[in-house]
Amino acid sequence: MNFTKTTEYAFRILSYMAKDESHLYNANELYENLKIPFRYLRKQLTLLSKAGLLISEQGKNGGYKIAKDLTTISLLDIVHATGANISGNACFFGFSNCALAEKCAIHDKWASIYENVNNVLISTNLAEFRKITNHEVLITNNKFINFKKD
Amino acid sequence: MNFTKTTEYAFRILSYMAKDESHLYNANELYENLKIPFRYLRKQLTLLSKAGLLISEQGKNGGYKIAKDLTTISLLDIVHATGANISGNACFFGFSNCALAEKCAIHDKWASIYENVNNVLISTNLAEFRKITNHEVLITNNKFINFKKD
DNA sequence: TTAATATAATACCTAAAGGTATCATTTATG
DNA sequence: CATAAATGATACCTTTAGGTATTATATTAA
Repeated sequence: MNFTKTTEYAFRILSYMAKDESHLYNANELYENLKIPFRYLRKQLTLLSKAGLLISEQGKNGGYKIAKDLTTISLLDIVHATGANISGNACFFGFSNCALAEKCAIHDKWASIYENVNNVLISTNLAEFRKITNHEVLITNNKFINFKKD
Repeated sequence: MNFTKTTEYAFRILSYMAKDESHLYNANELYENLKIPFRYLRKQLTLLSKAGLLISEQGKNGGYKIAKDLTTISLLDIVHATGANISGNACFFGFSNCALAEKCAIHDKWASIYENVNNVLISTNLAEFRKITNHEVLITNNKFINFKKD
């Protein structure tokens, strides 16, 4: 179970865009509000578009909006879109036949955690984020504070 | 919440050594059984020694054993020893004042997961691993299959 | 029809994690 | 004492995630 920074960015982007699903957000606007390094943000936006989570409109006055009904996009979908692998029920310790007859010492405990995480990711969809007003971003320990625009 | 490969290795090493707490394990023996790249394994063993989780004996017939009573070493101790940061109750999305008045949409859900993980790590100590017989290691998708000894 | 402003594509750079190589040091034992 | 067999220290290499730079393409509107 490993959530990368890129996955966190994707969560941040989509939860922000869920505030107004019909609005066309451009990279500048997202950058101003989300403080994700500008060029990396742009790259992620095109990837999220390719993954089918966003629709992009090119050209002047272009931008992005969420591609589907908010209720149909779960956090797990976002995790998958960013390529992060929430690795099944593999043994926490890397022991091979743990899942079988002989379980490792914390196998059951860990399995329950995993299920817990999975449930939250599956059962939480973007519609829940419509109500959020708090999108202030903390920028501590980011070496790339001086990321700037084009 | 990010468990690195190095942390997994440390879990694997210590849970294996917990089978016989008085036995002095040398790097070769651990390597044969745990299939961790030999030189990296050795590096980790010295780090775990410096961290106070292992006692090392140098020279011929030297090796390592667990430094303290098994009941006093929790999985969280191991996580900390490997430098992995189980990052407190920071917002899952990186929003700044999430923990305060205005919570993000999954703050409570995530906090409960976090607490769950934390509880397991704190409440599980190495003594639980005495009973394990299953330490077969699966070596799939390891690019360094041909790691060899000195 | 051209300039401005947006995204797309692609190649490249950087930092950190993971892994390797080399040499030094310690200790048991012949 | 010399040698073998273990760990310690340190420097370096490789892979990958994260981030940057450049050029191309699409769209609007003066």
